[in-house]
This record gives sequence, C-alpha cells and structure tokens, in this order.
Amino acid sequence: MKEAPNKFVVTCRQCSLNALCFPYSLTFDEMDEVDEVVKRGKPLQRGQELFTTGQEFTSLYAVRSGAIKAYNIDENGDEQVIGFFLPGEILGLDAIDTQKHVSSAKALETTAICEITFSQVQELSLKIRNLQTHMYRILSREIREDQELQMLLGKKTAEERIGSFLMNLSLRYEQRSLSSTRFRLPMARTDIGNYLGLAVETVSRVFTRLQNSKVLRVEGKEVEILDRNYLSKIANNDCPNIQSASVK
Amino acid sequence: MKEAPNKFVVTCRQCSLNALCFPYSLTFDEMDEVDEVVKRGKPLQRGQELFTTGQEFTSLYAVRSGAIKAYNIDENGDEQVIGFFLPGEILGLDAIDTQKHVSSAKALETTAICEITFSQVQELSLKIRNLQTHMYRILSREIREDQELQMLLGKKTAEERIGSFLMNLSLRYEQRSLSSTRFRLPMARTDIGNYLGLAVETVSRVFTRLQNSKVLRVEGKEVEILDRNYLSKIANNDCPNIQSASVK
DNA sequence: CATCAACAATGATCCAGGTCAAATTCTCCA
DNA sequence: TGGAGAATTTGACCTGGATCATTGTTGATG
Repeated sequence: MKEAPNKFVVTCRQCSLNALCFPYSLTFDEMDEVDEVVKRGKPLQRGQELFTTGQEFTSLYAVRSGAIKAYNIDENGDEQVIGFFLPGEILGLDAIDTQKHVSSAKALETTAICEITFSQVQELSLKIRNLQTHMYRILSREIREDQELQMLLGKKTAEERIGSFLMNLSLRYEQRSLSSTRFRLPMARTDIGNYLGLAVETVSRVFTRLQNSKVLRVEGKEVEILDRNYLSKIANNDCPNIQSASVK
Repeated sequence: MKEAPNKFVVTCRQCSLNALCFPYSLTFDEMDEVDEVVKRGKPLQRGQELFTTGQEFTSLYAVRSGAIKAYNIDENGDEQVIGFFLPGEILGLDAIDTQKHVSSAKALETTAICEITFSQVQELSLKIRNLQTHMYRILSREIREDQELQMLLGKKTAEERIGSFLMNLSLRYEQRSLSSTRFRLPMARTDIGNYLGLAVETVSRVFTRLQNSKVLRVEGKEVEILDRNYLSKIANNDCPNIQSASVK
C-alpha cells in the first residue's frame, strides 16, 4: 500500500488530492491563500475521534490519507453509521447550520487530516469567487449523494445495497487513481451493515453469495471485483429484461 | 423603489416567510437587493411540474404557498419520493453541483413559487456576507435533515417512521404559525409510503392502528394529533435536537 | 508464542412488513 | 348529478432479512 510522505508537510499545491478537495479549480495563487490557513496536525490513530456529537463546530476537515467513519449514537446507545470518508473528502458540513457537531467522526485506520476553520472558509470565499462556487458545489454534492443513499435505503434489496456500496467505493478509488477492482475495505462488516440498514449476518451472507456466483473474491477486508458488469447492474437497479449478462 | 403592495405580488420584506427563506437574517436593504432578482410567476396547478430530471439547472425555487413533491424516476420507471417542500423551503439545491436537475418537482396542490437565478445568488452572496452565511446554513441544514432521514430509513420500524414523519410535519407547520396538531396532509398515502420506504398498505394500517389507540384522528387527508407525547416518543429514536427545532 | 477479544461466517428460526386481491370511498368532470 | 377511475382501506398470505446461537478466524498484546 502506498503511503503518503507524512513526515513532510505537503502544501495544497503539491497535494495529489487538490483536484478533489477544497482547492479544486483554484489558481495556484488562490491555492496558496487557502494553504495559509490549513492546519495539518499529526495523524489520528485507528479508533481515535476527530470530533463528537455536541462538540462546538469550528472547522471543516479534509481527509489526506486513511479513512474516517461518521456516525451518530441514539439514546438507546446504538450507533448509526452516516458515511465513510476517503482521501480528498470533506467532513463537518452537516454542522455549519447548528454550529454544533451533529455527528461523530472516528478514524478507521491511521488517518491524516487537514483542518480549516470555517470562519476562514467564509472569509476566503467572499474574496475568492472560485472557492465560493466550489463550496456550493461540495455542499450540493453531499446533498445529492445523501439522496442517492435514501433511494438505496428506501427501495433496494440486500444484494442491491451491497452492490451499490461496492460500486460506489470502486468509483471513488478509481477517482483517486487506485485500483477500481481490487481494494481493501477500511471498515468492519458491522459498519457496512449499519450504514446500509442491514444486519451484519446479512452482509456476510451476501458477500458469500456474490463470491459463490463469481462476482467477487473476498478475503477478509480485501475485495476483488470479478464481474463489475453484474455489480453495476444490480447497483443501478437495472431492468432485468434489458441486458442479460451474468447468471444470478 | 418597490411598487405598492398588491394582492398577488409580495415583496420579500413583506413576506411572512422571510424568516425561513432566503432573506433570513438580512437587513431590509439587503432584502430589497435580493427581492430585485426574485421572479414570481403564476402559481403551479396541482400536478404541474416545476422542473424535471435532466433539465438544465439555472435557478433555486422557494415555495411561497402550497406544497411540492420532489422525486426521482429510476430506470424501472418507478418513482422514489425524495422530499416534500412547504412554504419557505428551498428546492433545487441538489443540482448546483451537476448543473443539471437530478430530481423532478411537482405541485401537490396549487402552489406559488419564487424563483431566483443561481448565478445571481452567487453574485449577491459575494457582496452580502449574510446571504453567503445563510446559503451555507441552508445547504448544511439540508444535509443534516437528509442524514436524519437516512437514520429513519436504516433503522426504524413502520410505526416509528410514520411517527417521525408526522412529528416532522407538525413542527414545520408550527414554525409557520399554523396548527401543530391539526393539519391537512398535502400528499397521497402512496407518496408517504414511497418517501418512508413502506408499502401504501402499511401506511394505511399504521394510520388505522394509531387511530385505534387514540394517538391520531385521521379523516382522509385531515390529521389531528391527539397524543403528541406518544408520537414524539416513537419518533425520537434519534438524537434530540430540541433547541435547533425552533430555528429549523 | 500463547491468549484473549473483536470480527466474521453459517445454520436455524421467526416475524414485520411486503404482496396480492377485493371492497369501499373519494374526486373530478361531462 | 352520475359515473369512471383513482385513492384508500382491509384481509389473507408469504418472504426477505432480522435475530439468536454457535463456531471459526484474525490480529493485537504481554
């Protein structure tokens, strides 16, 4: 696995993720302005929390390397996983309105984070038109993605949910120039089930079933997608009578 | 200079919804600046579409009166309801990123709309700090609310879903200075079921059950909440955001 | 290297809510 | 004002996935 040189502080300008992150579509000069106010602390260890529900909201966070799980605890004490964040993705957007965090975030593995104070985002985005535009787009994208998840949770079967989930990860890894067909799941089965509204046991069973039908190869957290076609088909809730590719 | 008040055209300054809508927390002068670029067309009739999936995105829309259903059609041709919009609420936010509408919106009853071109929102929000702040908050709130819905869809039982749905409507009507205990559901049972990930029949049955246990009185689309306590109890399987409820 | 705790897989059983069918009640327009 | 189609309700039945129980696996730690 390729490791970012986190010994050295990387500027936005140098960061390979800048096309996904805050500085997207900024000029180098504008990027440097943003860079100025980005804090890069030492990496979080697996299990360490970035923020928790109720905590005062001050900053947005971008994942530089590693992976983050966002979740909520209800008053019965059980967890609801809200999402997973990969390098280049931005957390904390749900707290802008309330000025308090409404979810918690914890590292699934060793994770490097860039922090940027929201008030500075506000200042800068008044000056840098591209940044404002990009902020609007980031927020809008989050809304769109949440709506897609609603669709999944409202309508799809267990197999379709897992299919969508894996396709989604596959596409996100692809964007990051990583393999779209072989990757390591940073989260536990429990988290996947929780996120998709399924019992852990169901996640396990679906993995086994997809493996038996040669769609996947699963080995612990390592996943290889063998039949991306089929996966994409069940993910998109495609009509079964349109194309006939794989056998169920 | 604004024209004289008129039965049909209302300025933002005069609009009773301005505390919920775009002009929230703007000064009167700023409000007038926004007002300048708001278009108020003739009302939509029941069933009429405001925009549809795939259409080019140019504007955000605020509901002035009536109610709007946002939905998606998947490739099997069936509908997925994404949300319902009441007076003072803003639609189209999910399309900012893609610049194409990713959902459709249709009037559930006769509905008056205010339209504001997004490029003008961008311009104005560079000039009017309060507007930028408010835009960020609106977008953030939408994200938070979508996450609450995810929680509902992922974890809750049929009764909890209906309970949450009714409590949510109740609070929204209350904010609009309407009765929080007696109101008319603007949408069909099918839409409710679709939105909540339930079959219509289940919605019907839960309504009947809640009626039998004296929690509700339902008469067609008219609903009266008799035991708000119980409703709130089954609804709040999630985090209690009581202080933010008043701001919405 | 052994041990323990968390994680994962699998089998058996059960039930909330889906599906299908049919009756009843609205709604709207000629 | 009647009548057709849509929306809603109710009943009967069935199933996907939850739950419970058990066992196997992995990986962190002293």
